[in-house]
Amino acid sequence: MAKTFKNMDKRVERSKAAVLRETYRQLSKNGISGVSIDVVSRTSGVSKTTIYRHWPSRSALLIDACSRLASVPMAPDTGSLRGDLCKLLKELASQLETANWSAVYPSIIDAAERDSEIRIMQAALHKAFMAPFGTVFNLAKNRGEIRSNKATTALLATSVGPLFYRRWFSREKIDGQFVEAIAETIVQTAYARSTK
Amino acid sequence: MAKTFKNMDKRVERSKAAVLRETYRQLSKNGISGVSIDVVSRTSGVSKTTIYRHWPSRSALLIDACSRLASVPMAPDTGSLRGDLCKLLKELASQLETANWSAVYPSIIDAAERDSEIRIMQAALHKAFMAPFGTVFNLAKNRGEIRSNKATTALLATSVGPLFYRRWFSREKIDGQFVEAIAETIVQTAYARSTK
Amino acid sequence: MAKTFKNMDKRVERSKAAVLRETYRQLSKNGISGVSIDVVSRTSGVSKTTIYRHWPSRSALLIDACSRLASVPMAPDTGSLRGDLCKLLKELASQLETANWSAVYPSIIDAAERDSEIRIMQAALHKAFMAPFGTVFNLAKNRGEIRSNKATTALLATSVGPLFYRRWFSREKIDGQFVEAIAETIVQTAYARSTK
Amino acid sequence: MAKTFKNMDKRVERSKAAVLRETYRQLSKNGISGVSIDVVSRTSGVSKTTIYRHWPSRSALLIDACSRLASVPMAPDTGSLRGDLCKLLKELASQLETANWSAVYPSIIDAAERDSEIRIMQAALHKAFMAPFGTVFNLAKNRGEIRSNKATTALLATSVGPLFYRRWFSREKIDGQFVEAIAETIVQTAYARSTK
DNA sequence: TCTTAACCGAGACGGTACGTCGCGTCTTTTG
DNA sequence: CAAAAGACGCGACGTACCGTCTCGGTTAAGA
Repeated sequence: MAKTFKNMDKRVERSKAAVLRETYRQLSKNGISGVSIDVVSRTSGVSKTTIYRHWPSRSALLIDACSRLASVPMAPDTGSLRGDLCKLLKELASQLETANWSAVYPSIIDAAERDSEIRIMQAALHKAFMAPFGTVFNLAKNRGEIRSNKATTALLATSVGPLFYRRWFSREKIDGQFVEAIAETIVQTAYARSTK
Repeated sequence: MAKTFKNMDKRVERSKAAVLRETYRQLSKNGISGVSIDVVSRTSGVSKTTIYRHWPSRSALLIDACSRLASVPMAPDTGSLRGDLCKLLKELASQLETANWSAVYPSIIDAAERDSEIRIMQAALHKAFMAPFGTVFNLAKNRGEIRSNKATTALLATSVGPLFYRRWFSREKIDGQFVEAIAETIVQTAYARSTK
Repeated sequence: MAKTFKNMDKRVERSKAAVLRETYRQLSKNGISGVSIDVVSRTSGVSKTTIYRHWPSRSALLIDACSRLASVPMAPDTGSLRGDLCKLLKELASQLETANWSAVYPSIIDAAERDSEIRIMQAALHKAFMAPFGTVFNLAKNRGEIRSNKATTALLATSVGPLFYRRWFSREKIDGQFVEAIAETIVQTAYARSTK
Repeated sequence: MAKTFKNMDKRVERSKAAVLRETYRQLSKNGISGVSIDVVSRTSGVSKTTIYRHWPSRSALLIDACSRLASVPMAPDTGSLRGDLCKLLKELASQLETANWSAVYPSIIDAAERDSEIRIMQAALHKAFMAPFGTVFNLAKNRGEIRSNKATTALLATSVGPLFYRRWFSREKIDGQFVEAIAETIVQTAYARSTK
């Protein structure tokens, strides 16, 4: 197998970094469709040729840049499901309001609708974002706050769905009271005897 | 004064219809960013000049075409909140799975993020989509199934949020059981004494 | 055969006048290629349909408007060929410097190069412009200042050619001295025994 | 620094040549206003983008193409002013009749009337065209055939003005006799004592 | 140390799309 | 029935971005 191994040229790294930085900047500001390879090239000082040398297509670069959007919060451990959920959901609400990925996410969702590679990336991104909720639900299950036959995926959908809905669909404010009501609902549901 | 009444050239209607039809077609297939005026012109047989005569900008045409996406279901009246919700949510779930607006909606959300006119259109579209839920909640309130101090907007977010989440964010199947669980949760929450 | 005859509607005259006025205005300012039917229509308040009813083509309108450019000076009669020529040429020089047709004339010449109708119009225009020179040369011939075998067309070419040359080709100033030198040359040539 | 020397892509020359060739062709046939970038692009096989990469504007391309119109004759040296002039003027007369620039020149004059860059180009073109006359007049001055106080610019105007006049203004034939008469006139004038 | 291969920037190139303008034809309604 | 209003198809304008390409120059590795 001869050479290979660790021949990552410093120049390569520098170019890639510059391109990703600039792509990320444009992405945050204008969404996926607002990223232009020509502009990235001009602004980053890395030539288009080089960009296409490192990423096979615009999509590939975008995927790479999007992956850096995730800033996953730590899973809290307040001792109760209600406490944990409140904390997590408030953190999420705050990010939905301020984080730059919040304005970009719909463009990813949209692209994912038609591009399978982006779909995979979005799935990964989503999984990372939702991981803390998984942790919190598992803790709660161990504490017996969630009936063992309840699916946590349903609880997750019921927890974050309403927040996403308000951020992107109804464009309503997400206040503390709303978050607490959601948390309360989840706690009730989690412990309730199954309807059926 | 002047103008008035019935001087609508037949050609205008024909052109507008042809353009909207073709725009809608492209929109359904490729999303907002996949609509090209040149292609619409070529395919519809209506010249670009004429298109821009009827719509001041690409956005305006898109908005017009998007507005035709809505196929709002009738509000059911089964006699109970649970029944109504189940019906509505199942209808929604089915549309999310099959209707062509389902693949396009994220692109509208995305465009709305940066274009205020599209934002307005999206708000109108959203309002129309959600109207049946409003009706159902009002009926339930009259029946006393919802405590009078409960905000129906919160109930709405909790109802449809989880479905939207599964369709566009987690990309999970939305089965009957899930929908029923949601409905059950809403019914419980609606009648529950406020947490505070 | 009924009505017809002399039913020149007042409106027709008003429309034609308004169109010609506006066309002339644009013509003077921007030359032939700077006249736009759409703009004439908008500015004159006469609809395009009406314009095309009265003139079969853009060219026709242009020709009509160009014909109004001519402001032919009276033929002087100072009693001598030199005096008459000086007067005429100075008048011409002054018009070349200031009259608005001076900036437009090349566009007519150019159009004439490719459009036979415009060529005819230009010929007429030219003939009108040059008429006073014909008169002056005839007077001189009667006075015996021009040998009878001399062609006045050659004298004309030698008289005005140099002025045109300076106005449009070399773009030099045309001063009194130059004009007088030309006049002197013509006088000499007119009376000289033929070279042959 | 950097860049330097000889990194001329072969494609550049090929594109430029093809574009200029086609532009020149259209120019000769239809005059300045008859040149369309889209058509040049289609016919030459060079994309519009590339054309605008090499010339900042339609005007610039036109100027470039026009500059290739000049086919300046050598200055003759027959030993006498009359001989030289006859030769030059006959050559000019022949070109006015047949050369393709003859049909295009008015459109340049016209454009120059309103576009300063084209004005500069026209001045250069004119200077090149007239250069042989300058040479001939200088020779004659050295031979004493032109009085030293005579301005050669006036002689030039009187020489070529009448020919231009006949070609573009009166559209008369320019025959040998006419040319000889002009030459004779110039010779006389050049040697004559100043009028003043 | 010196090649030599990989890397790089600059930018040419052909496409496709944008939104605007002018032309000359056509249709409809008003005075 | 002329006029006004303006829809319509056509084709040109100049710009932006895409992804591919050619061209020389630079840099880092290994022989």
